[in-house]
Amino acid sequence: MAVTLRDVAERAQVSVRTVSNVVSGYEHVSPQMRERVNRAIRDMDYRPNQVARTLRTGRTGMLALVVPEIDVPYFSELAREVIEAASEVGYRVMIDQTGHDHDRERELLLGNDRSMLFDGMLFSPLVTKSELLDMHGATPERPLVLLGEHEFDGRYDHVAIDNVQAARDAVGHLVALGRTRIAAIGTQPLEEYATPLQRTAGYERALADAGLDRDPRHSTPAAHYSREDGYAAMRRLLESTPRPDAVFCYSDLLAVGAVRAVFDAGLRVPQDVAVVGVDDIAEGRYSRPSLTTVSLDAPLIAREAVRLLTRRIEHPEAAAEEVVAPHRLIVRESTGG
Amino acid sequence: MAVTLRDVAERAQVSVRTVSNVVSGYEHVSPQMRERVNRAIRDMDYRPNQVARTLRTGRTGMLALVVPEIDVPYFSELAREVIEAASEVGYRVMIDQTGHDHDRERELLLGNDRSMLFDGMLFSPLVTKSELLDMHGATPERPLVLLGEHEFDGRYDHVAIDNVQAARDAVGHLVALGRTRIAAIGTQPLEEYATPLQRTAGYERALADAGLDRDPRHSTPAAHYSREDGYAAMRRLLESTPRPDAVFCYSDLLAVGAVRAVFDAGLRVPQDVAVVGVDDIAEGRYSRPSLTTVSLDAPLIAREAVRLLTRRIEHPEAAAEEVVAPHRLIVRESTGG
DNA sequence: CTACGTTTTGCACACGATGCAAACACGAAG
DNA sequence: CTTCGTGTTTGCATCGTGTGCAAAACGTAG
Repeated sequence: MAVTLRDVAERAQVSVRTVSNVVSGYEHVSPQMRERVNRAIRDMDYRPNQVARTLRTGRTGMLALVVPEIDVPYFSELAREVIEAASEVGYRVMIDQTGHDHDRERELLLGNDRSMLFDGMLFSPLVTKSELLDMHGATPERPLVLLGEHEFDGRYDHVAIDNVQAARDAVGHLVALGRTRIAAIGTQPLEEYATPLQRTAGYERALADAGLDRDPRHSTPAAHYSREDGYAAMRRLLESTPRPDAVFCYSDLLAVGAVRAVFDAGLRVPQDVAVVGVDDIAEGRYSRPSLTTVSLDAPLIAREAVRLLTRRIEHPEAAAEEVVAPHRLIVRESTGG
Repeated sequence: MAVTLRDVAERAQVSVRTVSNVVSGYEHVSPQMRERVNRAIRDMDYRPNQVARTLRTGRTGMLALVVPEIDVPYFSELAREVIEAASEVGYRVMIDQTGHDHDRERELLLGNDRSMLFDGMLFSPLVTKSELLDMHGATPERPLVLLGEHEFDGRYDHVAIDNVQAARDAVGHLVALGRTRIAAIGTQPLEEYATPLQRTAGYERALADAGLDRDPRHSTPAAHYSREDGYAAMRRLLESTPRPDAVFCYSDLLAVGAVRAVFDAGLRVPQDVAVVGVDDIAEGRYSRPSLTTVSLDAPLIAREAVRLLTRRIEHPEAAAEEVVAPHRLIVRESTGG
């Protein structure tokens, strides 16, 4: 059996209350008493039972991070930063995956509850239907911070990205290079997810700004933002005539797949097809060619997310806050940088 | 305040105990009573308090996964599989990072304790000093499963990799291609970690088997198994004479950096330098050239690790079990495949 | 010696659920 | 009609900590 407060008190010949006072740093404790208790604590290797403490105080010191898949580089890089940022303010992080499954997403959102083993949830949603959030989302009992979208009109704590502008920057760069047949990879075939909708809007806006026609066959769906989907999408694009001379991919992973498809078709990046992605994952810095991308500053997103969530936990009734994380275009070899 | 068992009991006009029986699926409950209680549960949206349950039962339903860095693809791919495997047997996973810091590693190992918010720990150690483990490691109070090494003589539950053989397979492949100046990237400069020592042993053994001389300048250290370190190490190797015509990298990430360095030096992979890695991360399947590697079967490692840990949690006194995960060489473009 | 402020203690209770064993109901067997 | 047994329901204690309150013990200054 583990050592308890009571055991320590017995050994140090003091009351349980005093031991508790020492452990929790109560100020009116004489130095010699503190020393005596601390010695007993060391001798017995006492460690407070986190579960009992949680039951009493209502705080677990744990945050939940929910992402589609942890092995997608953008999410694993984000997770790294979240764990570090949380650690700095005394929280640990449990991670769950939705696996692109709407039911699972709903289920996890439902499980965001102070009765669980975490104090609040960082949620990177696929489906951002407001009804779902309104039903099961943030209440004082369910601290929740949303990541990555940009359409919640101040009702939820939220670290957003200006997806429209990010897409415009990326496509604007391709335009500036003189490319005229600029395709997009990453629209969603059936469901209407916010991120791809916004990036599509930015893409179309940038084309319009440049006075370029939009060829509908150049807007290519990709279900999972994976290398596989990027590869398959690019193959389809390369079969279309006229062939695109540039591609805006909605994620770096799509771009990695697209680049590979271009070379497998006997063409070159950037000479025949320029490629730009979004996320600035480490992989894109060492790939050949290295990847031009829109960098999203994952460390900042993570820090802000943790800040918003801990604030929400401590002040359940505070007004919702929305942070828009900055982004910037990083030009590398895949567009001739 | 949240709805408790007591509230439900009051509403359903039964004892707290009966509600508990219904919730936990006790069999001797009459259908009408069950219905009555379930109705109250639905009406009040009751959800069991996981923390209180844990205090009473001693089970949190949470596992800890400790890795150096979660954004290293091998670990994020492993984490994905661990989370899935754990989920299948009713566990969730919290993740912590040691960040290559020995003190942090020791601290986390110390924190592996049933008083914490998890039931056991999956630990992927850098330092595998037996003394450390013997002091703070696995006891019935501290369920622990080690990942990735192969030198614990049956004292700990352990999912191992045959690192020596894996290295021999990789280097043997380079030998079979006719390469004669085969370098290695990934030895450890100062500390004596088990994994690199074993891979170095396999490397040297393979050279000896082939009757090739080992040039000490061709054994190149890399502190962190990162793309950066792989790049830097390869640059150093390319300056040596005679220049190596093949490189065995102790991780795919090192290999990615090494490949890039070869091309930046105006040479080609595999023509001038063949490159083989270890891990079989997704990145290597789409890189140019795609990466020959030793695949480690992360799903199997994860499943076995979770199986061992849950077994240890349920049977604290069981004999330690060691599983050796299989590996196989996958030949791709970086060695001419 | 008294008065007052500081430490320390004891006690009861709360947090929410569950293990244990006793109590209860009810039909069947004697 | 009692007894037994099976099946159902309940009361109580407990898991380990934290907290509020009141009182006791202690030390110091007046």
